[in-house]
Amino acid sequence: MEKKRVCKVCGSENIIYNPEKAEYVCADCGAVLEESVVDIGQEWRAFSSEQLEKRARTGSPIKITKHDKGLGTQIGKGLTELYKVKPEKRIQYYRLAQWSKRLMQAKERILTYALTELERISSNLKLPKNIEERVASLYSQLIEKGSVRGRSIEAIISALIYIACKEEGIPRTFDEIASVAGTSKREIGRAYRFIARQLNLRILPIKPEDFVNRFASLLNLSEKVRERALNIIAQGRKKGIISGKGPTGVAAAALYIASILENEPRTQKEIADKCKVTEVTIRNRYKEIVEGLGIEEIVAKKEKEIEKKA
DNA sequence: AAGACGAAAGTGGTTGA
DNA sequence: TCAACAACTTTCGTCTT
Repeated sequence: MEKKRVCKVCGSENIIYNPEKAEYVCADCGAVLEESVVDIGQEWRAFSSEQLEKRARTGSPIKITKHDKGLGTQIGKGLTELYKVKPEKRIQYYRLAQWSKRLMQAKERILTYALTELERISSNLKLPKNIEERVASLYSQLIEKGSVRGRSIEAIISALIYIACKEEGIPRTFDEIASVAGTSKREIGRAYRFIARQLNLRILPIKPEDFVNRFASLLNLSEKVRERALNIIAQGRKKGIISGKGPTGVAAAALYIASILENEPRTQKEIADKCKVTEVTIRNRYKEIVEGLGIEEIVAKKEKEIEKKA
């Protein structure tokens, strides 16, 4: 008998086994549940910017392009420093020290705010903790570079969440993030492109497969339907009918078809609502896939069977 | 009345000259 | 930088059960 597993992050009982990586994954939020799995992320959590600074044992790599080689220093921390300077230069030095202090305080405030914002969005979206850590780490990298000035913190954090989720293979859409982040999809998109350039991240397109787990769980569809949908997408890719299409639309349509084939039908509307795509898009993808794979008759037959039962 | 279908017009983003 | 373009959405009327 299989042990009942509950997600530690969101409490969902919807746990799937991923044989490829030999780990259990929550279908709702994507959290990895096995302790035996080696975690290559940081083992600490930053609750404040102070902790973030203290606990981070490494900074970002030193680059010549940085104004201060990445090793920021505050000028004149204590009074003792002041007396090392020639008397006639003291006033000037004092002013410099004040400026330096203010700059540090500003950085500090921003970091604290950014981290609470991150915490808020993350818990709203039920994201696993490793995502939060990754975002915090990326954000501090950006701060070091001094490249977040004059940009909305919400947008930057949102974009980092988008990036981290994508890296983990549990992507969220701009829309999903925007709905809880207090910024527009547009802003997040702009921040995303900017950050990708800053951090030299390669931008890979999202795979429809990555959405299948979450959508299937949202729709209360069984394991069978999930696998069937993945299969449909794989076949569709071979035929070259899904490239260039929106990944959420493809995932939604694949689940629609799979739900019919596995006798667990869902209406287009139901799927459209949960997957945040329109019925029209589902229909378009549905048509393309069914025709592309040459399974029109099989699907039509199944649909009739289902109607009879009803 | 509910669900599926698809035409037409509009939106936001990418691409290529 | 701008226009063409594909994907997707919104809206709405039609058909079927």
